[in-house]
Amino acid sequence: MHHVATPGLRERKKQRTRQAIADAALRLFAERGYEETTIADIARAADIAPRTFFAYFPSKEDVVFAEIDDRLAEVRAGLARRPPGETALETIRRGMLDVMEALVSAPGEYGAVQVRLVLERPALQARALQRMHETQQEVEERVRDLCPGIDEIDAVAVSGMAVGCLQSVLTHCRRHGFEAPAVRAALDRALEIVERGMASVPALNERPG
Amino acid sequence: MHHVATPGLRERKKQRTRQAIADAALRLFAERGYEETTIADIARAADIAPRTFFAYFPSKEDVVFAEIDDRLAEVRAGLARRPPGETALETIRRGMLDVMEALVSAPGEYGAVQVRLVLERPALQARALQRMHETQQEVEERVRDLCPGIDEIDAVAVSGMAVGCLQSVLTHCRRHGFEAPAVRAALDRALEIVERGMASVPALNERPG
DNA sequence: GTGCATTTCTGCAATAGATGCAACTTTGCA
DNA sequence: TGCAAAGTTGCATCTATTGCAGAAATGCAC
Repeated sequence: MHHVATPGLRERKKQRTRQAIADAALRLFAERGYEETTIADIARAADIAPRTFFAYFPSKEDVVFAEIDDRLAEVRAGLARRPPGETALETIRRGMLDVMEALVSAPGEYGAVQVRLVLERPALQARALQRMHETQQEVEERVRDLCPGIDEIDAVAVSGMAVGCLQSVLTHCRRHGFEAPAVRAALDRALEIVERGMASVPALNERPG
Repeated sequence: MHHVATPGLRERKKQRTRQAIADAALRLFAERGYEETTIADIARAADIAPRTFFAYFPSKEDVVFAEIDDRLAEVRAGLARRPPGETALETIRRGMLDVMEALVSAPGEYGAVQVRLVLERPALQARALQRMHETQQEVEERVRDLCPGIDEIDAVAVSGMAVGCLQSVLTHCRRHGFEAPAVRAALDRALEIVERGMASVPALNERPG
């Protein structure tokens, strides 16, 4: 029960391979396009057997989200640590902003490629939406944790509202090529509207005892 | 330019075939499961050639949404007709309720099957989310139409909020086996929260001149 | 009714993603 | 050093999906 301190050589090698696959894949996607790149191509570029690809990613589509998934995992961990005395509403706002930061800042070498692919391929867009939906589920759980006894539907509505708003604003910004600062400004404005709605749910605004 | 009055024999036959394929597919999905049913099976049951399947549906996944897509098309048409003097906010509320009705009332012979499949297969869930996203885009356009000059981000945020809320509440209700009346009650409650947020956007609440 | 133009349907072949399986290698640890 | 667990690989297979070209059906004009 001590995996954090020493990830272990095996684990580190695995991470490196995962990274190598993702890098090779994204590079090829950028060069020749998504459908034009086969699993075999990626495997060759990453120096693994084609069969091994599926030991690291469940599907070709998932490799596009490798980096994003890592970042979201960090956000998730951070969301679990709530400063004492924070209201649920504040925790949600912080979560929204963290997710946004994870998605728009320091996009890594292939950030632009990922965004373009997701905007252009419906299948990839669907996978991205699915990830947002998972995020919504987690926000919903967090809201339940923070506000024991909150009305069932209120928790669902509030998290759906917040994540739905985040998702539509982000998509809009990307589709119109907003830079990071403009995205932040847009989300600030959007959050104001969302919070007006959340203000009407008393349970969200109570200071924890 | 007159397709409404007389759909034409050809067109009607096409609709019947489409229906036959969808029925056969859903029946098989219910009987043996989704992955266990191949395109060849569906074609055999619908008495068409396997190749013809793809003339009617772009993919196996889409056949699950055949009925839902038809209903959403109707809603879309209805949404275009706005009673004079209605505010944008009212139009949106009406749209939300219409979409919900389309999705929960009179689900047809295989409604339960469709819901179960979507809840259980991640790939199908992704496609469902994609449809919701399309709906959001349309709501966004409608908002722009109804409120010329509305702030760009406001329009995006409001539509994303509303559709995101609808989507999460619907999913929650289905996952917990709510009956239609309970779903309506839940969405009413959720809409109240959303509307509190929308109330803070002046452009939405102006009566059209 | 006949003939033509258009649309639809079908069969064939090929591609590529995904999965199960079993053998083979590498790694972690005693 | 040697064993057990974990990771890789090759192979076979299945199935969705697409392009293509010919066959068949349909709508319309004459």
